[in-house]
Amino acid sequence: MNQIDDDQMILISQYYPAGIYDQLLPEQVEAKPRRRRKKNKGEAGSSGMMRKRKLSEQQMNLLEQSFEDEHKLESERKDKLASELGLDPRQVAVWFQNRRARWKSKKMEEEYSKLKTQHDTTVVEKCRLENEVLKLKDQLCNAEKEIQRLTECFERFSSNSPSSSFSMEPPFLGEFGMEGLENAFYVPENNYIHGYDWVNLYT
DNA sequence: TCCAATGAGAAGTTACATCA
DNA sequence: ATGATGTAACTTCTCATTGG
Repeated sequence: MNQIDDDQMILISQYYPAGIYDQLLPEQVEAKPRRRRKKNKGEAGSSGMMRKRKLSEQQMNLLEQSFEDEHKLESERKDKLASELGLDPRQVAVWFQNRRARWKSKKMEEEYSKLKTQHDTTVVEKCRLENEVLKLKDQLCNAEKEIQRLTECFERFSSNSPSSSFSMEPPFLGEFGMEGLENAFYVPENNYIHGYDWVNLYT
């Protein structure tokens, strides 16, 4: 695989004067500019320079079927396929390499689109939750204002009252002649009552 | 155990065929 | 004619295996 064939030698010799290439160290060889492949036009049939040709539908079907069975191609299977298809084993190997590359790229695309859908759904849900948090904060703010208002109201009232034993505990209701209304102040857990509804509890 | 040779595969590139 | 697209064939690199 890593041998340098005649065509490559010709190309290399175009970049390096005679004898120089032989003296180069491996790392120097690696640093050479990327070689351009020779054009094929008009050279069909010459060894190693077969003109590119499309595979027949039958060849394609058999290759596809074989790829479905197994993406990897062992040496024996490659030779068998090649003789069945009337192709060079090298062509079969190349076809499998390219097919694997196409398969992988398609898989990646599918995976990307799946992740993108998941991401989009998550972003929408995040927005919804952020909105809900804003609404709840707003409700909390109103509730606090209402509590503040009622507290002030109550303090004004108590400062005018002659009794000094006033307390915020439910029993104080007795002092307003509201015995038995304790349950009216019961607020179920996790059940918010809007500010003005508090007012209704007193009326 | 080391090392060079070899083969296979992945990734990236090039060139050709085909089609709009 | 020409630009876009698909794909066969290629290059380069890496890794595993094998034999001396």
